[in-house]
Amino acid sequence: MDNRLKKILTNQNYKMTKQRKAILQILSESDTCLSAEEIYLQAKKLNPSTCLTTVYRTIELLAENNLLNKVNFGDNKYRYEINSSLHHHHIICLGCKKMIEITECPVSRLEKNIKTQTQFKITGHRLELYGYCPDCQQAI
Amino acid sequence: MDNRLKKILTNQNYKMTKQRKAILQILSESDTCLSAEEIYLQAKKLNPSTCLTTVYRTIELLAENNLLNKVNFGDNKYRYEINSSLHHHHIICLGCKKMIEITECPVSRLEKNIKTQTQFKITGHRLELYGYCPDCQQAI
DNA sequence: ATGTAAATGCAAATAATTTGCAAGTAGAGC
DNA sequence: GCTCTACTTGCAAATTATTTGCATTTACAT
Repeated sequence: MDNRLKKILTNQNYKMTKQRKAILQILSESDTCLSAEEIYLQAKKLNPSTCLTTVYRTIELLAENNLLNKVNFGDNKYRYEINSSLHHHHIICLGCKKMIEITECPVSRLEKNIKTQTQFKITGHRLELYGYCPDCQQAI
Repeated sequence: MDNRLKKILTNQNYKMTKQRKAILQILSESDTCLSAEEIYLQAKKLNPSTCLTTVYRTIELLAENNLLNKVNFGDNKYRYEINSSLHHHHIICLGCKKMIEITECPVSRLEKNIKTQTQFKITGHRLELYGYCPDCQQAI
């Protein structure tokens, strides 16, 4: 991942700074998606000079290069997750916001049908399941 | 739709005001999803006294009662659409933001598998296709 | 027609994200 | 290793969507 970004950075005359490294490490090691604020707080531990603005700018850089997804739960902010190169979806716990990857994808046949029906040029899709994880089911 | 809301309002001691009527009419007649600002501008034509605050409060009321969906395209604002009672998904044009309903849904078998694998209690899902509509394909 | 709880409009508050700018730094070339 | 320069950063201030407090208005049950 670090390498994927490094390659992209050098190709475009960008620099691998301490801040970018820290932010990237936080994102890579997280198994949930994180808000900008959360990334900021954790990255600051690795590199105290990291500021929130830089977090936002790094997020933008990663997103532009398709290395990061913006996820929205409807609570007026985004969360971000490293975009593994494999196509996948998520199941999201409405209690604790935990996300688990789903590798199975049932969409391709649908896409074919819809393409025929609508004449859209289809470029992608998003599929998320919602529910409660075993832990949060007990808490209810 | 008007009726669905009216029933809900009376059951809960809420009132059917001119503003709510106007906002509801705009939402019902729209075939895309609208931002709060767009709803506000259009509702003002039907009832000039309508203000943006009331739009937000009505949106909240509708959403709480499951009559409205909040949709997010990643551009830092929500768009809203009346929630038809039938389960469906959307294909969204990345050019003009037009949305078309899709009634076919390939998710149920996946849900069964994932439920077994993760022990989640699954409460719902969201599926959206992205692409370019015939008009926007030409414009590119 | 009246009383009252619910709804409204306005202005101000909040919260996430973005921007302008002066100062700092990575890394290519020597 | 040193220098140069374009790219980055941190800070503070701006912007944008959404929410809230409050005095006033209004729907509707009686």
